[in-house]
Amino acid sequence: MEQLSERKMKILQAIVANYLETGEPVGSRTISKYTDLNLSSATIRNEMADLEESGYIEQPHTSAGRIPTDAGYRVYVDQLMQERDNEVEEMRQEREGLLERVDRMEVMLKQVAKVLAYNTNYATMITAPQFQDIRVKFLQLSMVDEEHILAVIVVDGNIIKNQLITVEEPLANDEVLKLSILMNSFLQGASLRDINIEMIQTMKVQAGIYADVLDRILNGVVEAVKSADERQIYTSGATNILKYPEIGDIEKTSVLLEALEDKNILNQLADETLNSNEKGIQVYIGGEAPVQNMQDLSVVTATYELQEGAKGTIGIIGPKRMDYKKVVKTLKELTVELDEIFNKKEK
Amino acid sequence: MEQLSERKMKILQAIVANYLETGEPVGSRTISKYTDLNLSSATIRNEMADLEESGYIEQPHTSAGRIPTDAGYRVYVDQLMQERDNEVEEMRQEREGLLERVDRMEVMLKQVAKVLAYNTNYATMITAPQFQDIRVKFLQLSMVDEEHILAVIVVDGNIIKNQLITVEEPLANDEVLKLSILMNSFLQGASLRDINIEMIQTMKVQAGIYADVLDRILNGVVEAVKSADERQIYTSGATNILKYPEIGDIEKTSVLLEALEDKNILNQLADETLNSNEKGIQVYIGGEAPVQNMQDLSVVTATYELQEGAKGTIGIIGPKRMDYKKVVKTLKELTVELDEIFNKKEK
DNA sequence: TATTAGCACTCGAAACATACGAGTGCTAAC
DNA sequence: GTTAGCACTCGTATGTTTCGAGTGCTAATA
Repeated sequence: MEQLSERKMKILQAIVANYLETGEPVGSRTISKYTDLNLSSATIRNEMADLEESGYIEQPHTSAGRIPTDAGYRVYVDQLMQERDNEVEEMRQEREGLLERVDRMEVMLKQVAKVLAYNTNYATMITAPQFQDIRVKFLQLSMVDEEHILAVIVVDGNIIKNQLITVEEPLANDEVLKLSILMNSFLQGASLRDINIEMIQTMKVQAGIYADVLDRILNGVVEAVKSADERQIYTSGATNILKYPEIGDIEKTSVLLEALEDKNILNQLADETLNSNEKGIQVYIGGEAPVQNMQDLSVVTATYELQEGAKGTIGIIGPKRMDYKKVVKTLKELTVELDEIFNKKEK
Repeated sequence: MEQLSERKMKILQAIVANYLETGEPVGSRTISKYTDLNLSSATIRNEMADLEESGYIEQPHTSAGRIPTDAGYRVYVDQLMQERDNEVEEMRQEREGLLERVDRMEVMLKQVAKVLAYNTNYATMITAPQFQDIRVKFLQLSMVDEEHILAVIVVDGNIIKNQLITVEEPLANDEVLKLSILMNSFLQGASLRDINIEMIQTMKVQAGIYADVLDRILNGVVEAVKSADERQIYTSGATNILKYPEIGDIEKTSVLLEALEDKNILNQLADETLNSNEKGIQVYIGGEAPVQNMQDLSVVTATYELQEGAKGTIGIIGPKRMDYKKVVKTLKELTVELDEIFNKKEK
């Protein structure tokens, strides 16, 4: 796709912008009036024919106006992003140490997804911030009753996991304390990778007759780390896509809604976003999306990052005819805000 | 609505059954062949006219077959339930102490919702088992680092909550232990109602200079109990309702899907189910549903109960033309199974 | 008296026909 | 290079016709 003349560019932008607004194919006359180019519709028609040949726009059928192709949207979005990059974003909202309790964060993220969906009228997803390589911070054991040991495991990001372990006979308090000290000395600061067979052996030997209990607690630790590693995804506003009639038949809609309900697909999307080299906002138009079933939609994703390196994703999913400008702006502001919220507590 | 003759009853049953299958209005000729009554279509027509007058069936338009009204479905379902009640249910599956960790239970309930939705092709919801009056079982404090006290609170149902409290200066280990013992002596076995201002005063006096810390821990306790009291609702298969074209226009569908996304509405539904005197399965047909926005759907709910008295709800939401027979059967089996799974651990 | 056969009638759905108009591409003039 | 003008296209909206499933009613039948 060759370089476009400035005039063609302007026309293309106008077509996309107009189509975003109305959802109807846009005709030459409309553009003639819409832009400040002062060109007649006939001239526009000629240019449009060129743009069509270059693959940026297309006609749904002869004698209809033009609509943008994926490539057309792409040009529009790229330009948009360039402009946006120059702007400086501000942060406003103030919140308090929401990371303190994991379920608090959960509530907040759900809320963010909901508000975002409501404000944009698109479907939204958000993932909880996640560490690359999660380490154990702290571990504590205590007898709850005669039969149960409670293991509390704190990992990176102050995520706290509990594990209840059933034992045949009660352990004395100081035994539990000893075990706790032993395990902490080995495990503090360790990631899953660090906990190898050798370390386990050594611990077991030192634990003596409690090797068995230790083993089961270790399982708890592994599970705690794993579950901290499990990506939490929250979605909202899936039904918003029903508002865009161009999605077409029920059949297609159904597939899309199912895709939104399917965490696996969203997971892929988050992976893709996090792994891509691009930082910040990414826009996937139609077939560009890295996942199946979203060919008829566009996805705009953003990455936010905690100071300690934990990353999360926000995504907005809507029709190709999406108000990219607004969405990109909103996401930029939001990521900044999230960074702020999460990092506040850590300072 | 007067008592129906046996023949009318049979015809009504046949109409409903047939309509459930096909989703099309059913005509007199169909019934004439469908039943073993050996009646001509003309006779059926007469009976149908009566049934229509009595309000059990209706015509979508002149010269169409009949479809059941809510009342018609009701007769069908009531009869169905009578039959079902006589049957004995069996339990099959075996699982292990899944209540041990709350998030395990979460995973399981989500899974149940998903499987149920997949198998029935309707939308499903399930709430986690909940205690009526939650009591504190156990409370534990420990210094995580110089600035943070970790409070672990275990409440009824082995639900474990953590609370991280920031303190200006570190407390010595034995101070923490003392505080822990003090609070446990007051709080063990206490429900929110028991923790009154007097008790708090007494505790504070005994806590001396740590009254402030104690106060903040108490907040954590309250939150823990409250969050254990918060009903968790999981849904799945909302998109299934798109499969039933009789729901009609996008507009209506949209409202329904939004209702399913709206936890408040589902909460009401769960409340209604749990509070009703009826035990076991309940069927709400169309307007009978205790919540708004579900006039065009039917809801079948079931209550399951843990030995300790915690109760949860399962709901299946689908078109009025639902395969009630299958749904009721499935739910019965499932509640028995859930009772089994949850209670196993407690024995 | 209850049942049934027969028939005229209704009305929605599907198939077909027509009209309208937005928008195009092309040509010729500016 | 730009524009005015015009014939042409084709999807949508609207109107018309046909078809048939199903009804209600009446009169004949068991």
